[in-house]
Amino acid sequence: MNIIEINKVLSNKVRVDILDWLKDMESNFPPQINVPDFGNGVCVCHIQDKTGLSQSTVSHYLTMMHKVDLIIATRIGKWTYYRRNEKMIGEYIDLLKNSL
Amino acid sequence: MNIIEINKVLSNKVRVDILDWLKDMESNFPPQINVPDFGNGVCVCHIQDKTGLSQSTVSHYLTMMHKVDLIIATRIGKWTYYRRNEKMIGEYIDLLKNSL
DNA sequence: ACTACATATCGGGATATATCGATATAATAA
DNA sequence: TTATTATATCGATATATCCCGATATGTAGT
Repeated sequence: MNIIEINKVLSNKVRVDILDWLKDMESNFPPQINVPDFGNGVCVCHIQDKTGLSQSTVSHYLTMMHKVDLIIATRIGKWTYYRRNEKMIGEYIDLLKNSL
Repeated sequence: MNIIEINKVLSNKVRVDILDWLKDMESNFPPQINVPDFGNGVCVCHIQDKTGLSQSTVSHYLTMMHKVDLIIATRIGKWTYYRRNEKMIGEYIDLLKNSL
């Protein structure tokens, strides 16, 4: 885990917002396409709608967040579902608490 | 307190290192100039020496860190001494814990 | 006032990030 | 196979950050 790289990812309001929205997927996003519930996360298109940014930008943001393990990706059919990686987020906060 | 702005400041290894060095000023820096102890912090020149970066860059970094209240500045004579703002650092971690 | 020194600010070139539209890839449907 | 759809990647431009040297500001000593 690289704190500096995670901090870079968290230096953008939209990316922090996405992480926050994923805390309560049921209230922040419409019902899923193709899957019965939010067990695997939220698809990119719904996250895109909520941000108002372009598809490529949101995909890029999610890829960044995934690269530093803040979120988990699951591909089902045409869709990629993203959800929070609570273990990693917790470890990041603990490490920050100790190293800061 | 703006989490995004603080995260930007903490997206650079040198700035995070400075914050870390200031946790134990006695072991990380030579004796102070002009003041008997580290009560007011460490002067810019000693921080500059330890980073190996230019004076202007280090001054700029310290100003950034000061603007988001991660450190406290005290001017004594020609020198500016910087020390950690433990209250703010603690509040930042708490806010991060709740908002992330 | 003049000099010396510590720090802050300015201006700039190199590098990185933000964000878009266009294109590629991958999966499904017809 | 072809068309459609979801997502990822590419290429480009605008903006921001990194980091320097030069200059300005503030303080103290002579």
